[in-house]
Amino acid sequence: MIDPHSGVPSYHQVADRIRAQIDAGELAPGEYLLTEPAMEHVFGVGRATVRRAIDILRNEGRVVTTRRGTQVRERQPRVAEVVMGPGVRATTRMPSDLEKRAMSLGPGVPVFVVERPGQEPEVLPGDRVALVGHDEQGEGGSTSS
Amino acid sequence: MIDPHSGVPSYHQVADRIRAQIDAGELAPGEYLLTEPAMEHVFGVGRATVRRAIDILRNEGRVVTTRRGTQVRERQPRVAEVVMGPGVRATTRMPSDLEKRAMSLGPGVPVFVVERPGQEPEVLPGDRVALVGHDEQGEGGSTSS
DNA sequence: CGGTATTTGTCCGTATGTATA
DNA sequence: GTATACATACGGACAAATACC
Repeated sequence: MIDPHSGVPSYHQVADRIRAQIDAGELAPGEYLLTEPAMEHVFGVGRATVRRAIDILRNEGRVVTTRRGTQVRERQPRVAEVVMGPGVRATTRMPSDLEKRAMSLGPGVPVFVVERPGQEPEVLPGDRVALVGHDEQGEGGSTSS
Repeated sequence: MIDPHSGVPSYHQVADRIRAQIDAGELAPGEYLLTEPAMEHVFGVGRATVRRAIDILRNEGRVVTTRRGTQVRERQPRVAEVVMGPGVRATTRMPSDLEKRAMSLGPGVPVFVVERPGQEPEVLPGDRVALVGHDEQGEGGSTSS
């Protein structure tokens, strides 16, 4: 299954395998992956390798892990749209730890940074917000749920 | 220095310490952090803990690691602005592995997904692109360098 | 050009703690 | 109460890239 001497790191191969299963729909959103000990056995690798692989998928925002196990992340509905009025500028980056806690962001979830002229930059959760261009001379920046 | 019994995980404390140094400017962009063995000694923790801490900062996009060591990430200039015309919608997420390679994205760098009516979604590097609202009835979507 | 030292990368094993079922 | 499963943390070993002399 996993070849440690193929040039590609084992944890990478394991992550690729699981990612493929998710993309193929074999692992549906909400469904639990195998447990870590089970993966050790199935893939023939050590615990650290399994955990590293899961780490990758977590940092890609594709799975979430609780004490019960690791499950495929449910798609988050975008509950808010931010209108990009004239002069508004938006960038994206990963949140700091503080921001993560403040906005209850899962791992692997980036944030939007929206800058309006003469105002402090606003940091918004990247998994629940979408940015949209304004229609006409919109006032710019209203957050509609 | 690091208290393993404070409730906060050691790797977390180490990451916080380094992050604070970066934010305070004690570690300037481009500058190398201590080597991993040096950190082991300074913080009094094992290598796994040190590496885990650096992992966090990498996934936050704050440091980059090469075989020479780990250095504070240089600020990336935004070389492209995408105009958000009417009907244009943008979201953000972490890139897949393929996208990462295709766009030469470092770790901890998210992507923009820009959707225009009747077109395929466009994936843009989150560290070099900014989204801006259009002034008047802009054509929407021109990428100016 | 070659060799050595440094530094990170990969991988394994073990142990303990803690939340959940 | 017991068993399961993940979280944290330590340690060691070897490989591979890089820098320096």
